[in-house]
Amino acid sequence: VNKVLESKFYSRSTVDVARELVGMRLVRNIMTMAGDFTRIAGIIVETEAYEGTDDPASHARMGPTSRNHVMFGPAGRSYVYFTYGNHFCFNVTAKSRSQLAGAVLLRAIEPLEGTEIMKANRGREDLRMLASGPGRLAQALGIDRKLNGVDMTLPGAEICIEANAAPKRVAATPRIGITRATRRRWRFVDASSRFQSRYSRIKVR
DNA sequence: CGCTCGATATTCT
DNA sequence: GAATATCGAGCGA
Repeated sequence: VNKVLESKFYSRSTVDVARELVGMRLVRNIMTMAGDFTRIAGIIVETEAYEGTDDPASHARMGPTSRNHVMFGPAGRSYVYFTYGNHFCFNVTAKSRSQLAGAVLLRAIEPLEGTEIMKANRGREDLRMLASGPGRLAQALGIDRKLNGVDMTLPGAEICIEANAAPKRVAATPRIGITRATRRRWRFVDASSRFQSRYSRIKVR
């Protein structure tokens, strides 16, 4: 049985947590229409770190607001926001004691459990089209505003992350889709995975 | 494979 | 008004 990541794991530098989350297993516990619990899960292959007022690309750069306040709270909570008028993005808060705010955006997973549910949620069959991007990932796992602020360190939480072995090679690149602080290489990917978001394939030589 | 473009709600200036 | 931590379709090579 894999161990659910606890508060201690998330209570460290946002960038360190983002790097180490690559390879871990993201788990969504849902109730089926029949009334029993089942899992949707996959291996995290792509993340990005967003800090607080020191990070010009972060939602938290201007201080706490109604949207971003979870980023300023305890580590290990879900931070879900709506963007581009169409998509939800899913993050987990992560920060050391000295940081004011921080969260890790989960950008892609390799589907492993509950793939039929993911296919239904996405309206697609191809495994590589299920959760290879932050908006796709949220849709595949049935994540919306209702999951904002969930404590992901509690056993049986609606969403949590389980420990798993790290991949061989984690590449660091600039974050995707931002216009500020583009020189910081705070995006982390399993370079050998086939399930990265489509804007982000690393050229492997 | 890669590029461009339109959609669309919320937040920011 | 403008920008946005995006996606999918449509196009050309």
